[in-house]
Amino acid sequence: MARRLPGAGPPANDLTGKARIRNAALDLFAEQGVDATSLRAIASAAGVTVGLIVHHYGTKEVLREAVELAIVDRFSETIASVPLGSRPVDQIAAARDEAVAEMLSTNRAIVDYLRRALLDGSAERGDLVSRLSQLSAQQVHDLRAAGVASTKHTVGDQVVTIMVRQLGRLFLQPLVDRISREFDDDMGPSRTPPQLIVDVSH
Amino acid sequence: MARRLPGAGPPANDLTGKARIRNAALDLFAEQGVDATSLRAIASAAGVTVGLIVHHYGTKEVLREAVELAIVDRFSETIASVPLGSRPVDQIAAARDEAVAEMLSTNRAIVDYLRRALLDGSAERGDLVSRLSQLSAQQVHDLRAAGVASTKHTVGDQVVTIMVRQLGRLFLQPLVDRISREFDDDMGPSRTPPQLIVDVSH
DNA sequence: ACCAAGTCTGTACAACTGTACAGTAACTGA
DNA sequence: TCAGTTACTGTACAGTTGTACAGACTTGGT
Repeated sequence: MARRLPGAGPPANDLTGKARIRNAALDLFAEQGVDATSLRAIASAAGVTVGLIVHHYGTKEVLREAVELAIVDRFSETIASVPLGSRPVDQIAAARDEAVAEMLSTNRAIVDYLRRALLDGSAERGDLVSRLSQLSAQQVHDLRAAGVASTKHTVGDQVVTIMVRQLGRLFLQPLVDRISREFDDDMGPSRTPPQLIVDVSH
Repeated sequence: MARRLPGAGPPANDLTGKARIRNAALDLFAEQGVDATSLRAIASAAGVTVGLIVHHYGTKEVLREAVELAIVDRFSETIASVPLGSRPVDQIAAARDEAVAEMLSTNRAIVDYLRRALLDGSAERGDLVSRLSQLSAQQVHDLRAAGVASTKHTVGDQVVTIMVRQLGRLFLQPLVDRISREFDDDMGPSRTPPQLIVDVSH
Protein backbone atom coordinates (compact mmCIF):
# COMPACT_ATOMS: atom_id res chain seq x y z
CA MET A 1 0.00 0.00 0.00
CA ALA A 2 3.01 2.33 0.18
CA ARG A 3 2.75 5.07 -2.36
CA ARG A 4 5.84 6.73 -3.82
CA LEU A 5 8.57 6.16 -1.23
CA PRO A 6 8.32 9.01 1.30
CA GLY A 7 11.62 10.82 1.53
CA ALA A 8 13.88 9.62 -1.26
CA GLY A 9 13.51 10.25 -4.97
CA PRO A 10 11.88 7.84 -7.40
CA PRO A 11 10.77 4.39 -6.26
CA ALA A 12 12.87 1.27 -6.81
CA ASN A 13 10.80 0.66 -9.90
CA ASP A 14 11.45 4.02 -11.51
CA LEU A 15 8.19 4.18 -13.45
CA THR A 16 5.32 6.47 -12.65
CA GLY A 17 2.07 4.89 -11.55
CA LYS A 18 0.47 5.86 -14.82
CA ALA A 19 3.11 4.01 -16.83
CA ARG A 20 3.08 0.99 -14.52
CA ILE A 21 -0.67 0.73 -15.01
CA ARG A 22 -0.28 0.88 -18.78
CA ASN A 23 2.40 -1.80 -18.75
CA ALA A 24 0.43 -4.09 -16.49
CA ALA A 25 -2.63 -3.60 -18.67
CA LEU A 26 -0.68 -4.55 -21.79
CA ASP A 27 0.60 -7.71 -20.13
CA LEU A 28 -2.80 -8.81 -18.90
CA PHE A 29 -4.65 -7.79 -22.05
CA ALA A 30 -2.16 -9.85 -24.05
CA GLU A 31 -2.45 -12.83 -21.72
CA GLN A 32 -6.20 -13.06 -21.26
CA GLY A 33 -7.80 -10.57 -23.62
CA VAL A 34 -9.27 -7.17 -22.82
CA ASP A 35 -12.73 -8.33 -21.81
CA ALA A 36 -11.44 -11.02 -19.48
CA THR A 37 -9.14 -8.58 -17.69
CA SER A 38 -10.69 -6.59 -14.85
CA LEU A 39 -9.46 -3.22 -13.72
CA ARG A 40 -8.87 -4.76 -10.31
CA ALA A 41 -6.52 -7.34 -11.78
CA ILE A 42 -4.62 -4.57 -13.53
CA ALA A 43 -4.48 -2.48 -10.38
CA SER A 44 -3.16 -5.37 -8.35
CA ALA A 45 -0.54 -6.23 -10.98
CA ALA A 46 0.59 -2.61 -11.09
CA GLY A 47 0.61 -2.29 -7.31
CA VAL A 48 -1.99 0.46 -7.20
CA THR A 49 -5.70 0.76 -6.49
CA VAL A 50 -8.56 0.80 -8.96
CA GLY A 51 -9.19 4.41 -8.08
CA LEU A 52 -5.85 5.44 -9.53
CA ILE A 53 -6.61 3.80 -12.85
CA VAL A 54 -9.84 5.76 -13.05
CA HIS A 55 -8.00 8.90 -12.01
CA HIS A 56 -5.42 8.58 -14.78
CA TYR A 57 -7.49 7.06 -17.56
CA GLY A 58 -11.13 7.60 -16.71
CA THR A 59 -12.47 4.50 -18.41
CA LYS A 60 -11.21 1.08 -19.39
CA GLU A 61 -11.68 2.00 -23.04
CA VAL A 62 -9.33 4.98 -22.71
CA LEU A 63 -6.78 2.74 -21.02
CA ARG A 64 -7.01 0.29 -23.90
CA GLU A 65 -6.39 3.12 -26.34
CA ALA A 66 -3.38 4.23 -24.33
CA VAL A 67 -2.02 0.69 -24.49
CA GLU A 68 -2.48 0.62 -28.26
CA LEU A 69 -0.88 4.02 -28.63
CA ALA A 70 2.13 2.79 -26.66
CA ILE A 71 2.42 -0.16 -29.03
CA VAL A 72 2.31 2.07 -32.09
CA ASP A 73 4.90 4.34 -30.48
CA ARG A 74 7.16 1.35 -29.98
CA PHE A 75 6.93 0.56 -33.67
CA SER A 76 7.68 4.18 -34.55
CA GLU A 77 10.74 4.29 -32.33
CA THR A 78 12.02 1.03 -33.69
CA ILE A 79 11.69 2.12 -37.29
CA ALA A 80 13.19 5.51 -36.51
CA SER A 81 16.18 3.78 -34.92
CA VAL A 82 17.30 2.91 -38.46
CA PRO A 83 17.19 6.35 -40.12
CA LEU A 84 17.20 6.68 -43.89
CA GLY A 85 20.72 8.10 -44.06
CA SER A 86 22.33 5.55 -41.78
CA ARG A 87 23.45 3.09 -44.44
CA PRO A 88 23.30 2.28 -48.18
CA VAL A 89 19.72 2.84 -49.30
CA ASP A 90 19.34 -0.69 -50.60
CA GLN A 91 19.91 -2.05 -47.10
CA ILE A 92 17.52 0.26 -45.27
CA ALA A 93 14.42 -1.83 -45.81
CA ALA A 94 16.06 -5.05 -44.64
CA ALA A 95 17.64 -3.33 -41.64
CA ARG A 96 14.31 -1.85 -40.58
CA ASP A 97 12.56 -5.17 -40.97
CA GLU A 98 15.17 -6.79 -38.83
CA ALA A 99 14.89 -4.10 -36.16
CA VAL A 100 11.14 -4.58 -35.98
CA ALA A 101 11.52 -8.36 -35.88
CA GLU A 102 13.95 -8.07 -33.01
CA MET A 103 11.72 -5.67 -31.13
CA LEU A 104 8.82 -8.06 -31.47
CA SER A 105 10.86 -11.08 -30.46
CA THR A 106 11.68 -9.44 -27.15
CA ASN A 107 8.13 -8.25 -26.53
CA ARG A 108 5.89 -11.26 -26.37
CA ALA A 109 3.11 -9.15 -24.84
CA ILE A 110 2.99 -6.86 -27.87
CA VAL A 111 2.77 -9.81 -30.24
CA ASP A 112 0.08 -11.48 -28.18
CA TYR A 113 -1.93 -8.29 -27.91
CA LEU A 114 -1.66 -7.63 -31.62
CA ARG A 115 -2.70 -11.18 -32.43
CA ARG A 116 -5.91 -10.73 -30.49
CA ALA A 117 -6.59 -7.22 -31.70
CA LEU A 118 -5.87 -7.77 -35.39
CA LEU A 119 -7.57 -11.14 -35.79
CA ASP A 120 -10.70 -10.12 -33.95
CA GLY A 121 -12.16 -9.26 -37.32
CA SER A 122 -15.47 -7.65 -36.68
CA ALA A 123 -14.74 -6.32 -33.22
CA GLU A 124 -12.55 -3.51 -34.61
CA ARG A 125 -13.11 -1.10 -31.78
CA GLY A 126 -10.15 1.20 -32.17
CA ASP A 127 -8.12 2.06 -35.22
CA LEU A 128 -4.98 0.10 -34.37
CA VAL A 129 -4.86 -1.36 -37.85
CA SER A 130 -5.21 2.09 -39.35
CA ARG A 131 -2.35 3.46 -37.33
CA LEU A 132 -0.02 0.58 -38.09
CA SER A 133 -0.99 0.72 -41.74
CA GLN A 134 -0.22 4.42 -41.91
CA LEU A 135 3.13 3.82 -40.26
CA SER A 136 3.86 1.16 -42.82
CA ALA A 137 2.64 3.34 -45.68
CA GLN A 138 4.93 6.14 -44.53
CA GLN A 139 7.83 3.72 -44.67
CA VAL A 140 6.92 2.69 -48.20
CA HIS A 141 6.81 6.33 -49.24
CA ASP A 142 10.23 6.95 -47.71
CA LEU A 143 11.73 4.03 -49.55
CA ARG A 144 10.09 5.01 -52.82
CA ALA A 145 11.41 8.54 -52.54
CA ALA A 146 14.87 7.05 -52.02
CA GLY A 147 14.35 5.00 -55.13
CA VAL A 148 14.61 1.65 -53.36
CA ALA A 149 11.07 0.36 -53.39
CA SER A 150 9.44 -0.80 -56.56
CA THR A 151 6.51 1.22 -57.89
CA LYS A 152 5.05 -1.67 -59.81
CA HIS A 153 2.53 -2.42 -57.09
CA THR A 154 0.27 -0.02 -55.22
CA VAL A 155 1.22 1.27 -51.80
CA GLY A 156 -1.66 -0.72 -50.34
CA ASP A 157 -0.32 -3.95 -51.76
CA GLN A 158 3.12 -3.25 -50.41
CA VAL A 159 1.78 -2.43 -46.96
CA VAL A 160 -0.20 -5.65 -46.88
CA THR A 161 2.93 -7.56 -47.85
CA ILE A 162 5.09 -5.93 -45.20
CA MET A 163 2.59 -6.37 -42.38
CA VAL A 164 1.51 -9.89 -43.22
CA ARG A 165 5.10 -11.06 -43.65
CA GLN A 166 6.10 -9.48 -40.35
CA LEU A 167 3.09 -10.50 -38.31
CA GLY A 168 1.63 -13.54 -40.02
CA ARG A 169 4.35 -15.89 -38.95
CA LEU A 170 4.27 -14.61 -35.38
CA PHE A 171 0.51 -15.02 -35.20
CA LEU A 172 0.46 -18.55 -36.55
CA GLN A 173 3.51 -19.82 -34.70
CA PRO A 174 1.69 -20.68 -31.44
CA LEU A 175 -0.67 -22.91 -33.40
CA VAL A 176 2.24 -24.69 -35.06
CA ASP A 177 3.98 -25.14 -31.73
CA ARG A 178 0.83 -26.37 -30.08
CA ILE A 179 0.20 -29.01 -32.75
CA SER A 180 3.84 -30.05 -32.76
CA ARG A 181 3.76 -30.52 -29.01
CA GLU A 182 0.79 -32.80 -29.53
CA PHE A 183 3.11 -35.29 -31.22
CA ASP A 184 6.14 -34.90 -28.99
CA ASP A 185 5.12 -38.01 -27.07
CA ASP A 186 5.14 -40.20 -30.16
CA MET A 187 8.28 -38.87 -31.74
CA GLY A 188 11.39 -37.47 -30.18
CA PRO A 189 10.63 -33.96 -28.97
CA SER A 190 14.05 -32.72 -30.04
CA ARG A 191 13.35 -32.55 -33.74
CA THR A 192 13.84 -29.55 -35.99
CA PRO A 193 10.84 -27.30 -35.39
CA PRO A 194 8.62 -26.68 -38.43
CA GLN A 195 9.26 -23.35 -40.13
CA LEU A 196 6.31 -21.20 -41.11
CA ILE A 197 6.05 -19.59 -44.52
CA VAL A 198 3.67 -16.67 -44.82
CA ASP A 199 3.45 -14.42 -47.86
CA VAL A 200 0.96 -12.76 -50.16
CA SER A 201 0.78 -12.63 -53.93
CA HIS A 202 -1.04 -9.87 -55.77
CA MET B 1 -42.47 -16.86 -24.66
CA ALA B 2 -44.32 -19.74 -26.30
CA ARG B 3 -42.76 -23.08 -25.57
CA ARG B 4 -42.93 -25.95 -28.05
CA LEU B 5 -46.10 -25.29 -30.05
CA PRO B 6 -49.01 -26.76 -28.03
CA GLY B 7 -50.84 -29.32 -30.11
CA ALA B 8 -48.84 -30.10 -33.20
CA GLY B 9 -45.53 -31.95 -33.46
CA PRO B 10 -42.17 -30.25 -33.76
CA PRO B 11 -41.89 -26.44 -33.97
CA ALA B 12 -41.47 -24.58 -37.25
CA ASN B 13 -37.78 -24.55 -36.52
CA ASP B 14 -37.40 -28.31 -36.17
CA LEU B 15 -34.47 -28.22 -33.79
CA THR B 16 -34.68 -29.16 -30.15
CA GLY B 17 -34.06 -26.45 -27.60
CA LYS B 18 -30.78 -28.06 -26.67
CA ALA B 19 -29.51 -27.91 -30.25
CA ARG B 20 -30.79 -24.38 -30.79
CA ILE B 21 -28.90 -23.27 -27.71
CA ARG B 22 -25.70 -24.91 -28.98
CA ASN B 23 -26.04 -23.29 -32.39
CA ALA B 24 -26.74 -19.86 -30.95
CA ALA B 25 -23.77 -20.26 -28.63
CA LEU B 26 -21.47 -21.11 -31.53
CA ASP B 27 -22.63 -18.06 -33.47
CA LEU B 28 -22.17 -15.68 -30.55
CA PHE B 29 -18.92 -17.22 -29.33
CA ALA B 30 -17.54 -16.85 -32.85
CA GLU B 31 -18.74 -13.27 -33.16
CA GLN B 32 -17.69 -11.84 -29.80
CA GLY B 33 -15.64 -14.48 -28.04
CA VAL B 34 -16.68 -16.77 -25.21
CA ASP B 35 -15.98 -14.40 -22.34
CA ALA B 36 -17.84 -11.52 -23.92
CA THR B 37 -20.92 -13.65 -24.56
CA SER B 38 -23.40 -13.91 -21.69
CA LEU B 39 -25.74 -16.82 -21.15
CA ARG B 40 -28.59 -14.34 -21.40
CA ALA B 41 -27.50 -13.28 -24.86
CA ILE B 42 -27.36 -16.91 -25.93
CA ALA B 43 -30.76 -17.63 -24.42
CA SER B 44 -32.32 -14.68 -26.19
CA ALA B 45 -30.74 -15.65 -29.52
CA ALA B 46 -31.99 -19.21 -29.13
CA GLY B 47 -35.44 -18.08 -28.06
CA VAL B 48 -35.28 -19.73 -24.65
CA THR B 49 -34.61 -18.69 -21.07
CA VAL B 50 -31.36 -18.85 -19.15
CA GLY B 51 -32.86 -21.55 -16.97
CA LEU B 52 -33.06 -23.94 -19.89
CA ILE B 53 -29.40 -23.50 -20.70
CA VAL B 54 -28.51 -24.38 -17.15
CA HIS B 55 -30.92 -27.31 -17.27
CA HIS B 56 -29.32 -28.77 -20.39
CA TYR B 57 -25.68 -27.89 -19.87
CA GLY B 58 -25.23 -27.05 -16.22
CA THR B 59 -22.42 -24.56 -16.71
CA LYS B 60 -21.14 -22.25 -19.42
CA GLU B 61 -17.95 -24.29 -19.59
CA VAL B 62 -19.88 -27.47 -20.42
CA LEU B 63 -21.76 -25.56 -23.10
CA ARG B 64 -18.47 -24.42 -24.60
CA GLU B 65 -17.26 -28.01 -24.67
CA ALA B 66 -20.47 -29.08 -26.39
CA VAL B 67 -19.92 -26.40 -29.00
CA GLU B 68 -16.38 -27.60 -29.62
CA LEU B 69 -17.51 -31.21 -29.81
CA ALA B 70 -20.07 -30.22 -32.43
CA ILE B 71 -17.32 -28.56 -34.45
CA VAL B 72 -15.12 -31.64 -34.30
CA ASP B 73 -18.11 -33.78 -35.30
CA ARG B 74 -18.63 -31.56 -38.30
CA PHE B 75 -15.06 -32.15 -39.37
CA SER B 76 -15.49 -35.89 -38.89
CA GLU B 77 -18.65 -36.02 -40.97
CA THR B 78 -17.06 -33.98 -43.72
CA ILE B 79 -14.02 -36.21 -43.97
CA ALA B 80 -16.17 -39.33 -43.79
CA SER B 81 -18.25 -38.01 -46.68
CA VAL B 82 -15.30 -38.86 -48.94
CA PRO B 83 -14.67 -42.53 -47.96
CA LEU B 84 -11.42 -44.22 -48.84
CA GLY B 85 -12.93 -46.49 -51.47
CA SER B 86 -14.90 -43.83 -53.26
CA ARG B 87 -12.33 -43.00 -55.91
CA PRO B 88 -8.73 -43.60 -57.04
CA VAL B 89 -6.55 -43.53 -53.94
CA ASP B 90 -4.32 -40.80 -55.30
CA GLN B 91 -7.28 -38.44 -55.40
CA ILE B 92 -8.62 -39.13 -51.92
CA ALA B 93 -6.43 -36.64 -50.10
CA ALA B 94 -7.23 -33.81 -52.48
CA ALA B 95 -10.94 -34.63 -52.43
CA ARG B 96 -11.05 -34.64 -48.65
CA ASP B 97 -9.16 -31.36 -48.46
CA GLU B 98 -11.61 -29.83 -50.85
CA ALA B 99 -14.59 -31.14 -48.88
CA VAL B 100 -13.21 -29.60 -45.68
CA ALA B 101 -12.47 -26.34 -47.45
CA GLU B 102 -16.01 -26.18 -48.77
CA MET B 103 -17.48 -27.00 -45.38
CA LEU B 104 -15.45 -24.21 -43.80
CA SER B 105 -16.33 -21.72 -46.51
CA THR B 106 -20.03 -22.16 -45.74
CA ASN B 107 -19.57 -22.02 -41.97
CA ARG B 108 -18.10 -18.70 -41.10
CA ALA B 109 -18.96 -19.22 -37.43
CA ILE B 110 -16.82 -22.35 -37.23
CA VAL B 111 -13.87 -20.56 -38.80
CA ASP B 112 -14.28 -17.57 -36.52
CA TYR B 113 -14.60 -19.72 -33.43
CA LEU B 114 -11.54 -21.76 -34.39
CA ARG B 115 -9.53 -18.64 -35.02
CA ARG B 116 -10.17 -17.41 -31.53
CA ALA B 117 -9.74 -20.79 -29.88
CA LEU B 118 -6.60 -21.86 -31.68
CA LEU B 119 -4.75 -18.57 -31.62
CA ASP B 120 -5.50 -17.81 -28.00
CA GLY B 121 -2.17 -19.38 -27.23
CA SER B 122 -1.95 -19.81 -23.52
CA ALA B 123 -5.67 -19.93 -22.80
CA GLU B 124 -5.91 -23.55 -24.08
CA ARG B 125 -8.79 -24.49 -21.81
CA GLY B 126 -10.16 -27.49 -23.65
CA ASP B 127 -8.40 -29.94 -25.89
CA LEU B 128 -9.83 -28.76 -29.19
CA VAL B 129 -6.41 -28.79 -30.78
CA SER B 130 -5.83 -32.33 -29.53
CA ARG B 131 -9.07 -33.56 -31.01
CA LEU B 132 -8.52 -31.93 -34.38
CA SER B 133 -4.94 -33.16 -34.43
CA GLN B 134 -6.04 -36.71 -33.75
CA LEU B 135 -8.62 -36.48 -36.50
CA SER B 136 -5.91 -35.29 -38.83
CA ALA B 137 -3.49 -37.97 -37.68
CA GLN B 138 -6.11 -40.64 -38.34
CA GLN B 139 -6.43 -39.33 -41.86
CA VAL B 140 -2.68 -39.50 -42.38
CA HIS B 141 -2.66 -43.09 -41.14
CA ASP B 142 -5.47 -44.01 -43.55
CA LEU B 143 -3.64 -42.54 -46.48
CA ARG B 144 -0.37 -44.17 -45.50
CA ALA B 145 -2.06 -47.54 -45.22
CA ALA B 146 -3.41 -47.00 -48.72
CA GLY B 147 0.10 -46.20 -49.84
CA VAL B 148 -0.71 -42.65 -50.91
CA ALA B 149 0.99 -40.53 -48.31
CA SER B 150 4.73 -40.24 -48.15
CA THR B 151 6.46 -41.72 -45.14
CA LYS B 152 9.46 -39.46 -45.45
CA HIS B 153 8.20 -37.09 -42.78
CA THR B 154 6.77 -37.93 -39.39
CA VAL B 155 3.02 -38.04 -38.83
CA GLY B 156 3.34 -34.98 -36.64
CA ASP B 157 4.94 -32.99 -39.44
CA GLN B 158 2.25 -34.02 -41.86
CA VAL B 159 -0.52 -33.10 -39.44
CA VAL B 160 1.01 -29.68 -38.90
CA THR B 161 1.19 -29.20 -42.64
CA ILE B 162 -2.42 -30.23 -43.24
CA MET B 163 -3.85 -28.10 -40.46
CA VAL B 164 -1.79 -25.01 -41.06
CA ARG B 165 -2.45 -25.09 -44.80
CA GLN B 166 -6.17 -25.53 -44.23
CA LEU B 167 -6.58 -23.03 -41.40
CA GLY B 168 -3.71 -20.59 -41.71
CA ARG B 169 -5.08 -18.79 -44.71
CA LEU B 170 -8.55 -18.58 -43.21
CA PHE B 171 -7.17 -17.17 -39.98
CA LEU B 172 -5.02 -14.51 -41.61
CA GLN B 173 -7.51 -13.49 -44.28
CA PRO B 174 -9.43 -11.00 -42.08
CA LEU B 175 -6.20 -9.16 -41.39
CA VAL B 176 -5.40 -8.96 -45.10
CA ASP B 177 -8.90 -7.77 -45.90
CA ARG B 178 -8.81 -5.21 -43.12
CA ILE B 179 -5.53 -3.71 -44.29
CA SER B 180 -6.62 -3.77 -47.92
CA ARG B 181 -9.78 -1.91 -47.01
CA GLU B 182 -7.59 0.71 -45.37
CA PHE B 183 -6.31 1.68 -48.82
CA ASP B 184 -9.54 1.38 -50.75
CA ASP B 185 -10.02 5.14 -50.48
CA ASP B 186 -6.72 5.91 -52.15
CA MET B 187 -6.88 3.29 -54.86
CA GLY B 188 -9.82 1.82 -56.66
CA PRO B 189 -11.55 -0.64 -54.34
CA SER B 190 -12.23 -3.07 -57.18
CA ARG B 191 -8.71 -4.43 -57.53
CA THR B 192 -7.68 -8.06 -57.46
CA PRO B 193 -7.66 -9.07 -53.79
CA PRO B 194 -4.28 -10.18 -52.42
CA GLN B 195 -3.88 -13.95 -52.22
CA LEU B 196 -2.47 -15.43 -49.03
CA ILE B 197 0.23 -18.07 -49.08
CA VAL B 198 0.62 -20.16 -45.93
CA ASP B 199 2.80 -23.23 -45.69
CA VAL B 200 5.35 -24.90 -43.45
CA SER B 201 8.74 -26.39 -44.23
CA HIS B 202 10.32 -29.03 -42.03
C1' DA C 1 -56.05 -42.78 -15.77
C1' DC C 2 -51.97 -42.06 -13.71
C1' DC C 3 -47.21 -41.46 -12.74
C1' DA C 4 -42.38 -40.68 -13.91
C1' DA C 5 -39.30 -38.19 -16.86
C1' DG C 6 -38.17 -34.58 -19.58
C1' DT C 7 -38.67 -29.72 -21.15
C1' DC C 8 -39.15 -25.28 -19.98
C1' DT C 9 -40.08 -20.70 -17.22
C1' DG C 10 -39.34 -17.18 -13.71
C1' DT C 11 -37.19 -15.61 -9.75
C1' DA C 12 -33.49 -15.18 -6.66
C1' DC C 13 -28.69 -14.48 -5.22
C1' DA C 14 -23.91 -13.85 -4.36
C1' DA C 15 -19.92 -12.49 -6.85
C1' DC C 16 -17.88 -9.45 -9.81
C1' DT C 17 -17.84 -5.65 -13.09
C1' DG C 18 -16.79 -0.54 -14.45
C1' DT C 19 -17.41 3.88 -12.73
C1' DA C 20 -18.03 7.79 -9.26
C1' DC C 21 -16.49 10.36 -5.59
C1' DA C 22 -14.85 12.19 -1.16
C1' DG C 23 -10.87 12.49 1.21
C1' DT C 24 -5.63 12.20 2.22
C1' DA C 25 -0.79 12.67 1.18
C1' DA C 26 2.89 14.56 -1.59
C1' DC C 27 4.89 17.73 -4.58
C1' DT C 28 5.18 22.38 -6.92
C1' DG C 29 6.27 27.15 -7.35
C1' DA C 30 6.01 31.88 -5.30
C1' DT D 1 5.09 29.25 4.58
C1' DC D 2 1.24 28.60 2.11
C1' DA D 3 -1.93 27.64 -1.68
C1' DG D 4 -2.80 24.91 -5.70
C1' DT D 5 -2.16 21.04 -8.39
C1' DT D 6 -1.27 16.30 -8.86
C1' DA D 7 -0.94 11.35 -7.17
C1' DC D 8 -3.21 8.24 -4.73
C1' DT D 9 -6.54 5.51 -1.45
C1' DG D 10 -10.88 3.52 0.12
C1' DT D 11 -15.63 3.14 -0.15
C1' DA D 12 -19.84 2.99 -2.45
C1' DC D 13 -23.10 1.83 -6.12
C1' DA D 14 -25.81 0.20 -9.86
C1' DG D 15 -25.56 -3.11 -13.49
C1' DT D 16 -24.28 -7.66 -15.20
C1' DT D 17 -22.63 -12.13 -14.61
C1' DG D 18 -23.02 -17.40 -13.80
C1' DT D 19 -25.48 -20.47 -11.14
C1' DA D 20 -29.37 -22.46 -8.16
C1' DC D 21 -33.88 -23.80 -7.59
C1' DA D 22 -38.94 -24.33 -7.23
C1' DG D 23 -42.57 -25.01 -9.92
C1' DA D 24 -45.52 -25.52 -14.44
C1' DC D 25 -46.35 -27.77 -18.71
C1' DT D 26 -45.81 -31.64 -21.93
C1' DT D 27 -44.98 -36.28 -23.21
C1' DG D 28 -44.61 -41.48 -23.09
C1' DG D 29 -45.33 -45.85 -21.03
C1' DT D 30 -48.33 -49.00 -18.61
